[in-house]
Amino acid sequence: MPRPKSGTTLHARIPSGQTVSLKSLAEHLGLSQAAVSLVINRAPGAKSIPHHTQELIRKAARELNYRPNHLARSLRQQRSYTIGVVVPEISEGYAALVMSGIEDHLLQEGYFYFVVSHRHRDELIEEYPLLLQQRAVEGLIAVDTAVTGAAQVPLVAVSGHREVAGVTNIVLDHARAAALAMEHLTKLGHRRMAFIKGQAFSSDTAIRWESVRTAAQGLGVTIQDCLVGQLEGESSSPELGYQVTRTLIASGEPFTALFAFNDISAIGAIQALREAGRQIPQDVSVVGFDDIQSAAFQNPALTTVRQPLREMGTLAASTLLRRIAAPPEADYPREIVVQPELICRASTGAARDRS
Amino acid sequence: MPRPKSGTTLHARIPSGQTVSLKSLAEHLGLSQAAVSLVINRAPGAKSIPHHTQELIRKAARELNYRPNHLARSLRQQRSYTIGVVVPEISEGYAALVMSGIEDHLLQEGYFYFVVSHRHRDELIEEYPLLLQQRAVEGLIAVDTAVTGAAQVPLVAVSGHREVAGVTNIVLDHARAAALAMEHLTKLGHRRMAFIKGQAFSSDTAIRWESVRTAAQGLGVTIQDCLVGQLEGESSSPELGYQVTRTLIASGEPFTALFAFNDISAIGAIQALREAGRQIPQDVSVVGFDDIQSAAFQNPALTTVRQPLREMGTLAASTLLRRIAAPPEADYPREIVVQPELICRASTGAARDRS
DNA sequence: ATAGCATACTAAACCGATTTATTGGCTGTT
DNA sequence: AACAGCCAATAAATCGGTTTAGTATGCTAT
Repeated sequence: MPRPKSGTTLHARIPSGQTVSLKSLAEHLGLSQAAVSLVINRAPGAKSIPHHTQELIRKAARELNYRPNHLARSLRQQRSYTIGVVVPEISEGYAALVMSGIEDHLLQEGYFYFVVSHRHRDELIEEYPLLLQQRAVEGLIAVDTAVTGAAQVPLVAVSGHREVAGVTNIVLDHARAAALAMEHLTKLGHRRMAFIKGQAFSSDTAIRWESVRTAAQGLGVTIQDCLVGQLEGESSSPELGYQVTRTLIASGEPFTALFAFNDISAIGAIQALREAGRQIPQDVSVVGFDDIQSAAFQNPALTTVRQPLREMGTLAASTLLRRIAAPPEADYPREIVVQPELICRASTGAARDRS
Repeated sequence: MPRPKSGTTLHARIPSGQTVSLKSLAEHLGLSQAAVSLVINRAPGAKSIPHHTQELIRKAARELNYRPNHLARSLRQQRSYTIGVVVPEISEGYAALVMSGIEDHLLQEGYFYFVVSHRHRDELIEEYPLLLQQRAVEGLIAVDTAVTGAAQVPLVAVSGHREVAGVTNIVLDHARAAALAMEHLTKLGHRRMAFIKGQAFSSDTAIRWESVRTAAQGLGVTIQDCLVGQLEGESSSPELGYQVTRTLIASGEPFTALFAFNDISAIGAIQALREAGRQIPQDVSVVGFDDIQSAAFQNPALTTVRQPLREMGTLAASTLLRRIAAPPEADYPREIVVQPELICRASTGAARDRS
């Protein structure tokens, strides 16, 4: 790391612990704050200031290591270059991947962001967007969260699924996602399938299940009620899928394939199936959802419907910034649909003759 | 969600899109900003204001839905109630777990935080702390990042391992962690062990490897150079561990146990071993590190050295807030050590007779 | 009558920038 | 000489709060 060049007369005077303000910098230069500000921001008003003086100002700013106070600037400009991100939890998998996409785009564009996680508590889902707006965020991104009230700022929801005024929804093409998985399984000869639905609080749960039912109907597959389980509980551990699958097995109803709500629950399901003496994929084929990083490294590697989570994050960020730049009354997209992809790995195989 | 009670005369006047400022609220009440501010903040100076007036002020604030601008308040008070968190990447596993611990404590205490990820790029590691300080953070937490310059604000490093003035390090007891794993393996009869070291940029790499060597020496185990691999590459996918393990196998040197740098690489290693026809744990025992959520749901379930990552996050946050509250010249802890725990699962077993 | 004191507030400075309107000096033109 | 026009900057308002010092009023005690 380069240390500041010493030997200048300026350097000796710097009380290193002090922060230099515009005022002190201007005083040091014998100029007004206005002049210094104009030059440093390369504002149009700096046109009238001669090159020579500009250089002097910039040199001093560099040497005194002047850094404008962002709070003051934000207050005056009514521009904070900050956005708020609301997630259910900072977990492995889903939210982390979306966030990393969001971050990628935002920091590139000079924005910073606050993260808050509500852990599915309604009062927090209501309160955090308000707190964030108090902190002058210019926009909000809600991940897998059903936002309640309209915000004063642009809002982009990733997998929000609510038609709310002022909200842009970024959603997966769930019909296609369900079709991809179901066609894959039926082509392999599966007819008796079990399903794991998502938790009631997850905003994808309803639409995805609807899509699965539609796809099943289209393929002439009938869904048995006793082969439909639902994840329950706040945590995002495979444990939930494990428990649900045990009850599915306990129902006694035979099945040769299982379509889980997500990879995490699929991993738990495989564990349960294995404990019950079923081999994957010889006895039961398992399909996950999301394609989280460890899906590929399960044993057997998990066949799954890939959701482009990172891309959904960057898409959310870029859409939000575009909306922020646009005039408030401008039109904006209500929905942006992204496409899933079936990733065939080793957890699915041809259905065996019914035993 | 309760809508604001209508029917009040006030309500009708509210232009719902407008934000109410202290000024407009004061005008509305026919009082000075000072009075309103004092009452709303329950400041000591409000003592002289009669109860009756206080109620009036609070009522109006509620009805007009007044929310103080946090920027303005921060600027004046020189208190932002904001901290900055620097992580290598928002990945699954490590950083996400630490962050969730940090968030837990911070939000409870009324602090918000910015997250930035530097992806191991040196210029970003240098620049982000400065940018965060420009944004008036009151403190910094660096996760698995070797901070370069001292900051103007308190700084807590999780797994930082650098003695830097002004920095509190939160570190695992690596000596004990290594001993736990090595004793476990030697008790199972393993002598010929392979190792996967961390990437050069990870701040845990050096100390952990040193600890392993010390532990090995203490147990009379000799480490073969050709059985020591090192993760390479930025990504945090199991792929890295997979590649390293293939070269370890290719060396031809026999081994009955493998101690990986983390769970992610252990998962990749298992994949590689399996492809080479080695069964886990019959042929090779594998020990991971961290105990990420999916470790328990590997097949076989992964034996691993648990790092209390979430707790390290909350500990970092609480330590930081304590340092922020203390006078700047106060003493502060240089290092806080947390204890690992060996989680025995199914990926380790007794060593077979040497083939 | 008036000093002393509590009550109920308010005026104004302040935080650290940005930004608009203005100024004083100088040159060149009619 | 008067005026315009440019140059090189500056004064002052502003963002939206917090906070200190102060003031006007009424009441009590001497």
